[in-house]
Amino acid sequence: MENITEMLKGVLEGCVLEIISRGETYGYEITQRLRELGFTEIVEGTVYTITIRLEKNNLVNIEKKPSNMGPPRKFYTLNAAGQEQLEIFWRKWEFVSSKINELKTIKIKRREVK
Amino acid sequence: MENITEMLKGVLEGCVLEIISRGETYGYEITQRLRELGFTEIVEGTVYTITIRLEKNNLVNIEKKPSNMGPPRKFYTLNAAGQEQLEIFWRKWEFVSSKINELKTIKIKRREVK
DNA sequence: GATGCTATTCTGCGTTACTATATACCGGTA
DNA sequence: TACCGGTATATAGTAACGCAGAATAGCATC
Repeated sequence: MENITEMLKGVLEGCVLEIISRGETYGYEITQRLRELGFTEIVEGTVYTITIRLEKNNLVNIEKKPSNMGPPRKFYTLNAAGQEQLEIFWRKWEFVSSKINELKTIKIKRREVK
Repeated sequence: MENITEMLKGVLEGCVLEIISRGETYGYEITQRLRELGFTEIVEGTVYTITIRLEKNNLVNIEKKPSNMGPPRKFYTLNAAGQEQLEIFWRKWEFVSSKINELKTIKIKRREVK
């Protein structure tokens, strides 16, 4: 899918929160999950800027663990604030996406009338 | 709805394209349509930056008409490029929103299993 | 020791929506 | 006349976000 960058603004962070909420995970793995989801163009750098932001905003707990696959991993889990932020995200998504779909539906209706 | 600014990035322009596609309209009226849709916080300035961008990218035709309600209005209609851009927007929206909803659905499934 | 995968970090960039303000036309009204 | 509110456009500056690109590092395998 061509250049969906702008449309991901404001939702990618929510996706990362959601993925972390499933159980502790780290940046590289989150990137892979997002690619599996279909956002195949996502690169590590993008995810790391998000996780660093989550750290800054105190939405996650962090634990560093060694790995036998490479350098140590930084595992993230959601704290209470992160959980709340995730719920807010889904509420916003419900609101915005329903409005956009309404606009789209009305469009179809109008076209049927034509 | 509290602070949906970031989530509107990349979709607001598409909404404006869609509204224009219904028939010629002008900035102030577009703002009102968006407010009616539910995006009540949208102000004129936001819409004007979008319409000016549409002009710059040659996606619209422009016609200035006098009004007896105030200063002259700049009426916009979509040209072929604008129509195409609108279709691209809806394709992107379908893609992104379906992926996000998939993530959400899986979430619910997992919770049911618990 | 070279290559490749895993894994994190950082800097700078471009795009976008928003804020705030200015300008202007018109009608009503005090 | 002067003022105000609604209609209407414009624009400079700001903040936030996702992304590109590069550097660094650990481990396995050849």
